[in-house]
Order: sequence, then structure tokens, then C-alpha cells
Amino acid sequence: MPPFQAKTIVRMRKPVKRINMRELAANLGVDRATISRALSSDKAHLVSSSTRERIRAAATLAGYRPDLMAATLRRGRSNTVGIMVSDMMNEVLIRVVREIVADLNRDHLKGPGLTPLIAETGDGSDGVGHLLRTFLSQRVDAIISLTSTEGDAEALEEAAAEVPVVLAVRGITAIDLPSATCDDEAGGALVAEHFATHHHRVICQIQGPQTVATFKNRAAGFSRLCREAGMREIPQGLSTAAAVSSEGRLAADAILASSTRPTAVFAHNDGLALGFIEAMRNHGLAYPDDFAIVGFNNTEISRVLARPLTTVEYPVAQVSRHAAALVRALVGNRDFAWESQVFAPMLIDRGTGRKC
Amino acid sequence: MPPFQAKTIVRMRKPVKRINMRELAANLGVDRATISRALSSDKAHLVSSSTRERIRAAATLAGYRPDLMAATLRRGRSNTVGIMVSDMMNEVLIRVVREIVADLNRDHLKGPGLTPLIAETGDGSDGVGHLLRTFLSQRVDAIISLTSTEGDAEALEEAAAEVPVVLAVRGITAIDLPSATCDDEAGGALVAEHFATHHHRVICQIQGPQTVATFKNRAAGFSRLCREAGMREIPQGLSTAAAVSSEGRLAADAILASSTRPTAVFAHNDGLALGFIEAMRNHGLAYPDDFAIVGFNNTEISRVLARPLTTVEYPVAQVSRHAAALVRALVGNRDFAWESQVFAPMLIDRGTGRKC
DNA sequence: CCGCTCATGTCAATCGATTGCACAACTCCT
DNA sequence: AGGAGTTGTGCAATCGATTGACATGAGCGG
Repeated sequence: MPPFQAKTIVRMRKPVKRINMRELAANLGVDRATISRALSSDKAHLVSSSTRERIRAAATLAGYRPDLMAATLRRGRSNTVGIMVSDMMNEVLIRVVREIVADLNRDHLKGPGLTPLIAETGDGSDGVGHLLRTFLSQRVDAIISLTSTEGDAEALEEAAAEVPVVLAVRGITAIDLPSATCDDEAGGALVAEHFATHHHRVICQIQGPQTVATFKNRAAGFSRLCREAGMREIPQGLSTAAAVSSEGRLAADAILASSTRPTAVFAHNDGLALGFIEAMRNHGLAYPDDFAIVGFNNTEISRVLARPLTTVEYPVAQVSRHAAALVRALVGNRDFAWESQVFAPMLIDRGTGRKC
Repeated sequence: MPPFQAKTIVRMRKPVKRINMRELAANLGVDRATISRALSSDKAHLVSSSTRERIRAAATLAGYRPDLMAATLRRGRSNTVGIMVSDMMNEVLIRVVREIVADLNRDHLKGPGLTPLIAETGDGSDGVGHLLRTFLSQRVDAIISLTSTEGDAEALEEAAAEVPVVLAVRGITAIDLPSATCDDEAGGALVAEHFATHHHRVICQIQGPQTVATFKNRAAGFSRLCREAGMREIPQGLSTAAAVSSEGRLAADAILASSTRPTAVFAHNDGLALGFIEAMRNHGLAYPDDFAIVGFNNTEISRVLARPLTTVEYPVAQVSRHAAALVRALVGNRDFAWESQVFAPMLIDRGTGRKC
């Protein structure tokens, strides 16, 4: 028996033609120009209120829907923003996308607003480049790139020559683009400081891949504050191949096998923390009694655990709002003197970082 | 101190103009028509190979990028597919979106391919309707709707009059649209059958909201097989307000408080299962020794638990492939005699459904 | 050497909405 | 009454690519 079976149903369907502005104009006995103005938000005042209402009523009645392609062609602006996200499974990224979308849609009421086009970067050879080219061909008015890497610098720079490009969540150093990011160095330091406050003396971190700037910064901030607070960090630089739970489990095994054990563990994200916790359970250990533990990102899983996890909240709202603000400002005026901003994360203390 | 601080950097940037077909034609001393044909995939044979190569070389050199808006306007086709997803945090939905996107991009090599436009249904008053209208204004060639509800029927029907609309993951009964869905009834039955095989006699299910067809079907299938296999189901119809872990926890409390306890529990999704597990742990109980438990969706969390969960794998690949196939066929030929398909899910046995 | 076909290209109309400019009808003011 | 504004609409050009109709010239058989 095949693993998946299928049941089937068959049917058909007939198409319907859409009405265009010319036809609507003919029906109403007015010029297309008048219709265009009556339906627009910024030029509506040029039309007498009586005809304006007549036109609007007729338009909705006839189910008239303007062809945005034609409008874009003529106008040279599409009122569209391309949002490029590296990984749609990442909770933080999706939250940022959501908030940006909500933000951009908000002013849909007054003015034309900006319609977001979301796309995930394929892991193909030239996913980013291809996506950028697609966006530009679609004539987006701006592009927001979430979690770009240094390798994308060239492609992004090229795109930035044509339309505003805004970086969110992760900036890149090779080129200077407007960005809204998180201060991961401060985030790492925040956790170390928390451990210091709770009198931990020997601590360690389970680091995400150090090729990723995010994790590098978290590690640096954590280590810096360790030194400053006179805490001992062991083992130095326990780095993983990926920031996922299975790697967290491996790291836990290493820590448990070591002779000197830390009393507190900082996992670079909640996935790693979860892996660590699972491994602890296998060894009959519990947190925070045997190990204090702090994660990062305040993902759903960290909240729903029987013992909710102390973790670091990513400044999602701030990053999203600033990214959206940058886009709006730059779309309105390409010479806008923008400011890149770095937002500090915030520790959510749920008690698992305290000494037992 | 404010929870989030900000650091700042300021810079500026200058724009660049894009080249259009007319200019490229002037540079090369050929007609725009020749360029159009040389660059197209289907009419390229009308141009001599020498000029074709000359044009292509010059085009890439000049960084010429055709304006898809203009092309769409003239052609009446955008080679674009709108993908509407109800919840981007849902792992199954995102996996389906991903596979559909990958599938649609695949034939980008030969032929123009279809570019997916992804958007999340706002939870606003008329999220679906608004999104559909936006898509239609963008002149998408087809629309794929993931997890539509019966309430969307009217809006979908209207859209379907203009372009092909394909439903994925969840079908609706009010109208007859091509769809690629999962046989949730069979999924529920699968779990009950598994329990029967492992000699459970008294079992129960933690149901997702029964207003959602998905959960209703799972419940029905499970109950049907319970009766057929002569198992006792208690308490009948333990339904939750949302399919999330906190609700699973509440359900667990109810079950533990009851006098006759089941030996096996079917949670309608992995989130509910997780909540149940957490509550068990709080009571010092462990699975599958105290309760056998089976979830649904094979989400990441079910895999990374210290004791990975027996769960039901959603037929993501099948659903995605069929949805993409439907779209491709219908875009090519609106009178295509389509078939809706219902794919059966598959039980992933990780041992937590067996009797202790 | 004539007419014919075929291969290459060019011409110009077209898709649908937007907008600068022109103009008519009115209001006001002296 | 006549000139200066003010409104409200219409006209027509325009955005950039596509494509059916047509022109040109080469090649070729009779």
C-alpha cells in the first residue's frame, strides 16, 4: 500500500470579463480622466462632489477594479514594497514581517499605501540575486531585506542604485544601507549580567554558528561582560554547527562530560536551549536547580514549557516600525537623510536564570 | 531606563536610471520588436542567431531588465500567482507554501514560469476579500488559497469568476473549486486504529475547535474507528477553544481529574500534545508509560522532544504538488478538466502510542 | 529572368490608467 | 459691463513591451 492515497472529484468553470475605465466612462458619459480623478485619493478634490459620488457608486456597482499594471506603467510607481526573508520558519523573522506588513497597510486608508510582496530567498545558487531582479522587474518602490548576509552585499548594492533598500534584523558591514537591527552584543551582555546579578561564578554559553554575525555578537557581548564581572567562562567557545535543538543536545553532552561544570548556561537561541533541556532530562537533571539556563528570542516554545524559560526578547516591534518608517520616508523622498538604528533587546526573567 | 535603547548612524545615496527597450534598440540600431523577440523564449526563433546573440549580450551588458508591468499590460498575463495564507506561524502551511513556490519556480528555466506572490490574510474585518481584490488588481494569473474557511466562499467565488482559484490544505463545501487537501477523517481514524492495534481499550481525544472543518473531520474519523474497533472513548467531545498548548494543558487537567482515565490520548495537533505533556510532567507523570499519546502534523517540536512523539505526517508534498499542478494546468487552459484530490496522511510511529 | 517562398526585420496599433494643458462656465469685483 | 480668478471637465500624449501586418532581400525552381 502506498503511504499516501488519493480520492478524486472532477468539475469545470467559466470565465468572466472585467470592465475597464474606458467602458465605465462610456457608460457614465464622462471622460476617463474624470473617473481617474474621482477614484484617486489625492486628486479627488478636482472633481465636483456630485459627479464624484456618482462615479464612485457606479464603479463599485459595476465591480470596476483599476488595473494596477497600467497605473504603475504610467505613474512610474507601483506602491509596492518587496520583502525578502531568508527563512519563513524562523519565528522572529515572521513576526517582523507581520509587523512590517501591518505597518505598511495601516495608512492604506489615507493615501495609496504600500502593498507588501513577500518572498523567501531560495537556497539556490543565486537566490538573493534572482529575487532582487524579480522585485525590480515588478517595479517595487522599495525593498526590505531580512537577515541578509555579507555575501549578498554586491547584489543589494546593485539593487540599491535603483530603489531604496532597507535592511532589517541583520545589517551588513560591506555597504552602508539604512537598517533596523538588534544589538546582539548588548543581548549577550544582558544575559551575562543577569548571571552575575544572581551570583553565578562559573558559566558557559552554547553558541550558534560563529559565521553568522548575530551569534558572533551575542558571544562577544557575553564574554565581555563575563570578564568585566569577573566570572569564569567554560568551556570557552563551545560553538555549534547550527542553532537547532539537536546541536543543543550535543553541547549538553559535552558540558556534562566536563570535569568542572558551570552553574549557568546561555543558549544563543531557544532552540539550542530546548536541546540542552532535553539532554538534561535524559540525565535526570532539572533546571534551574542543576543548571540555570537562559535562551534567546522568546519564542513560543520558551513560553509553553512546563517551566517557562528566561530568555531575551527580540525588539521585534521597534525593528519593524523603524524598517517600515525608513521605507515610507525613502519612497516619499529618495534624498531623505535616513538613520540606521540598532535596538537593544530585553531580558524576560522567568526565573530560570537564578541560582538554585 | 527604557526597555529598548537605540543607537544611530546617518548617510545618503544617489539613484540610477534604468534603461528601457527603446534606448537599447537605438544603441543597437535595431527595432524594439526585434529585441522583444530576441529576449523572449518562445519567439526567439524568429530572429537570426547572430543578431539574437548580439542583442542578448548587449542587454545583459547594459543591465537591461524588461518592465514586467508594461509587458503584463500588453500581454494581458502577468505570469504571477497569488498565494494567500491564513497564518504564517503555522509550520504545515509554511511548508506547503515553500513547496508550491519551489514547484512553480522550477520551470523557470524553460518558459516564463510563474512568480509567486505570498501574502498573509490579515485578521481584519475583510482580510480575505481585500487580499483577493489586491491580487486581482495586480493581475495575477491564478490564486492559491491556503486554509480558507466557509466564510470566504463568497469572496473566493467572485475571484474565481475572473482567474483560476485553487484551494489547498483546506477545502470548502459551499463552492466547488479545484483543491488539494488532506483527508483529516482518515487521519483521525489512523490514530484510533493505531491505539486499537496496541490494545488500548479506553482512549480519548483532545479536539481542536470544532468550528474548523479540519478538526471536526479528525474527531469524526477517530470516533468512527473507536466504535468500529469497540474501544471506549472518554470523555466524548473534549473540545478546546484553540489548538494551542495552553489549551492542551487545560484539557489534561480535565482528564486527570476524571475518575476513569484513558490509557491513550490523541491530540489534534502537536501544540495540544505538548500542552498535555507539560501538564503531565507537572503531575509527575510521563509518556507513554502513564498515557500513550499521539499528536498531529509532525512539527519540529514533536521531533526534538527528549521522547519524540508519535504523530501524523501531513501530506505536504502531495498537497503542494497537486496544487501547483492544478494552477499550472488552469493557467495554461482555463477549460482544463481539473480534479480535486484528497491525500491521506501517514502515521509516524515513534513509540509513544504503544501501551506501556 | 520571372515569380515564389522563406527568413529577417520594421511599422504601428495596442494594453489601461494618469496628468499637463486647454477651455468653458461661473463668480466676483470694480 | 468687462476683466480676473476659480472650478470642473475634456483632450490627447505618455508610460514600455508585445505582436499582427507588412516590407525587403536572398535564394531558387522553372
